[in-house]
Amino acid sequence: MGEKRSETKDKILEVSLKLFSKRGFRETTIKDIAREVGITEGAIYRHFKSKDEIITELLKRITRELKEKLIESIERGDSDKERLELLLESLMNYAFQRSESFRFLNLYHLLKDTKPEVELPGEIILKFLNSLYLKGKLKTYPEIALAVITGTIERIFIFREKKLLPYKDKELKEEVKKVIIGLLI
Amino acid sequence: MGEKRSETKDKILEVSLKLFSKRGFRETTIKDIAREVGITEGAIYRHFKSKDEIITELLKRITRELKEKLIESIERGDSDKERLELLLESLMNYAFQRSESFRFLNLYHLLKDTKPEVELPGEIILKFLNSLYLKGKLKTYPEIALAVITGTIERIFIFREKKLLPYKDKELKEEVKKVIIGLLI
Amino acid sequence: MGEKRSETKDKILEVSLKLFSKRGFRETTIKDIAREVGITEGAIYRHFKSKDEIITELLKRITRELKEKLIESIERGDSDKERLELLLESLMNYAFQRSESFRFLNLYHLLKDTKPEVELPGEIILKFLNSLYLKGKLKTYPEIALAVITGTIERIFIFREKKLLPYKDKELKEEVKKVIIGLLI
Amino acid sequence: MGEKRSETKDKILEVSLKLFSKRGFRETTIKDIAREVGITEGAIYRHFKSKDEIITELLKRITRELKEKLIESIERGDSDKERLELLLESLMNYAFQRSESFRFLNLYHLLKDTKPEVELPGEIILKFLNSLYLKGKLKTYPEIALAVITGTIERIFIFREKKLLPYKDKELKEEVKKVIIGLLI
DNA sequence: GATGAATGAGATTTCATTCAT
DNA sequence: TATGAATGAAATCTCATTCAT
Repeated sequence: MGEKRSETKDKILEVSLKLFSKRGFRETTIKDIAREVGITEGAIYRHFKSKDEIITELLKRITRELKEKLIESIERGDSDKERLELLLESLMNYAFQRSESFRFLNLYHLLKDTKPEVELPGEIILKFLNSLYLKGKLKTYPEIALAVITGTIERIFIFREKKLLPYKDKELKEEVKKVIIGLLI
Repeated sequence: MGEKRSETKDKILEVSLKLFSKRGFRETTIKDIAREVGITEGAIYRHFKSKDEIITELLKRITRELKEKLIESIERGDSDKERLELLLESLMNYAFQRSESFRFLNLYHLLKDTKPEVELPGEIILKFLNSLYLKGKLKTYPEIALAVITGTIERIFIFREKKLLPYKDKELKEEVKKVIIGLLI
Repeated sequence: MGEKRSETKDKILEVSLKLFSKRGFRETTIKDIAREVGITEGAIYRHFKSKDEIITELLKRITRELKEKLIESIERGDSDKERLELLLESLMNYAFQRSESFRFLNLYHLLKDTKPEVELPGEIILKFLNSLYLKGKLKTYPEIALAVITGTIERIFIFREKKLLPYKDKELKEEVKKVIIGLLI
Repeated sequence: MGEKRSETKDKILEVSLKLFSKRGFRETTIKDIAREVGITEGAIYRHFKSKDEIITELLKRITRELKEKLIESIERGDSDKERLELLLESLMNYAFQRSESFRFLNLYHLLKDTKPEVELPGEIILKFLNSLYLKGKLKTYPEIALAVITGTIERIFIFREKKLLPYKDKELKEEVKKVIIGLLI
C-alpha cells in the first residue's frame, strides 16, 4: 500500500537474503549482489540508500512474516497443548522451508544489536508461554521455556543443514515436538 | 610442545578473543588488537602469520579447553543422571564464566565453516549421549538431545547477557538442569 | 532571439541559480535541481545538454543583466561624480536585491576560469574609470580603482549576508558610496 | 610541541595547499594529492583521518601565520598612520608571496562556513580599526573600512594573478597604500 | 623483536549522463 | 516532452599485509 512494486527492488532483496544468509553481512558486497541481480553497483542505490537499508528492510519483512505465522498458528489451536504443538510445527516449517530467512534472523541477532523498536518473533512466543505459566501449565519459567524452544529448533536447523540428522523431515519434526512438549508441559 | 611461551603472543590472543567476541571478526582490525595489546600492527606479524591464524589458534585453544572440561565432568559422575547433570553444570559454568570464549565459539560456528579436522566439544557430548541411547536411557535420538542441550544453553547464555533473565545464576543453572534432565528416561 | 521561451527552462535556471549560489556547483546535483523544479533528472537534459551548460547559460544571463544595469546607470549621470555615484548605487542595489546572482558571479569567477569571450561587468566599469583617469579625475590607476570598487562592494555584500553590519541598507549604501568616492576622486 | 615532525605529513599539506588553491576543494582528489606527493592514496590516511582534516589543518596553520604577521606589523608602527601602512604592507606581502595560502583563505571563506571558534585574520584588523574609530581617526565605520581593506587587496591579488595589472609590485603596493590610507582622517 | 609508513586491493557511495518506454 | 532505471566512472575511505629501519 503506497509502495510501488519494483521487480528490481524485490530481486535485490531476494539475492541479498540469499547471499547474506550464506556468507554473512560483511562478506557479501554490493558488487556481489549487483552481479547476481544482473545490474551494476550504482543501480542498487536507486532502490536502497545503503547496504544497511537492505539489511534493515530484510529484517523487517522476515520478522513480520514469521510473526504472522506464529500468531496464526497459536490462534488455530483449541487446547494449550495443541497450541504449543502448532507453534512448534510452524516454527520448524519456517526454519526448514524458509531456511535463508531463518538463517538470516539468527545471524542478525547474533551480530547486530537488535533495535528496541522491533518486536521479535520471540516475544510472540514468550507471551504465549507466559500465559501457560500463569495457568500453572509450564514446568519451568517462561524465559527458560523460550530458550528451550528457540535454541533447540535453531540447532536442529543447523544440524539438518549440515546433514547431521539422518531422519526424514516429517519424523524429525514429530520427534522434536514430542521432546519439547515432554520437557515443558 | 616445542612452542616457546610468549607473553606477547598470549596477550594478543587474550585481546583478540575479547574484541572478536564483542564486535565480530571483520569488525575487529589488526590495528585495534595491536593498540589494546600495546604494540604496533607490524609486531603482531612476528607472532602470527595472519589475522586468520589468530582466529584459528583461538578456536583450537578454546575448543581444547572446553572439551577437557566436558570430559572431566563426565568422568567425574557415578551414575548416568549425575554424569548428565555434571555435564550441564560444566557447560553452563563455561558459558557464564568464560563468556567471551563461549561467544567466540558460537560466532565462529555460525560464520565460518568448521574445519573437519577439528573435533568439536559437541562431539564429546554426542558420544556421551550415544552411550546413553544405546543403553535405552534417552527419550529421543542422541542428535536431537544434543540440539536440546547446546541450543538451550546457548540461548540461556544470550538471554542472560541481554539481562532478560531475572534469576540468580545458581537458580538458573538448577532450573535448566532440571528441565533438560527430562531427556532421560 | 530564435529561442523559444520555455517555462520549464526558466524554472530550471531559476532553481539552479538558487542552489548553486547557496551550496556551490559541485555540491548541487542534477537531481537536486530536478526535484525542486518538480521534474525528473532526465527531463533536465531536454533543455540543457549538460550541467555545465546550465552554469554557462546562467553566467551569460547574469553578466548581461548586470552589464545593462551598469551601463544604464553610467549613462544616466550628468557629471562624472554623479556617474560614479550612480554606478556604485547600481552595483550595490544589484548585490543586495539580486543577491543570488551576485553570489553566483563571485563564486564563478573564483572557481572557474573565465572564458575570454565573455565581457565582464568589470570591464564596463573599467572603461568608465579609464575615461576618468584620462581626464585626470582619478586619484589612482583605473585598475586599482576597479579593485577598490568591486572588492569593497563584494565584502560589504558578504558581511551583510553574515549579519555583521548593524546598519540599515540605505545608510550602508550612502556610507559606502561616500567612502569610495572619497578614496577615488 | 608534542607533535612529531613528519616529512610526509608536511609534504601532503604542501601539495594539498597547492592543489586546493589552484583547483578548489572538490576538484582536488586524494588521488591527485597522493600522486604529487609520490605515495598511494591509502598512505594519506595514516597522516590525516579524512580529506576534511587536511583542509582544516591547512586553515589552522595559514590563519595562525597570517594573524601573527598582522599583529607583528601593527605592533611595529609608531603612529596610527604608520601602523595602518605597515598592516597594508604586511597583508599585500602575504598575498603576493604566499599567494597559495592567500588564495586558500579566500576560497575557504567563500565556500565553507567558517567555524566560529576560529579567530580570523580579519578580526585582528577589525580590532585595530575599532581602536582608530574610537579615537576619531577613521572616516567611516570600522566594518566598512575592513571591507575596503580586505576587499581591495583581494581584488588586487586576483587582478595581479590574472596579469591584468601592468605595474611593478613595489609601485602597486605603494599606490594601494596611498589610496587606502585615505580612510584616515 | 618492534616500529610505523606504505602498499594495494577492494568496499561503499555518488552522480552526470544515457536510454528504453 | 517526460520518466526513472541503469550505467560507468570516479571519489572517499578501510585494512590486512609488507618492509625498511
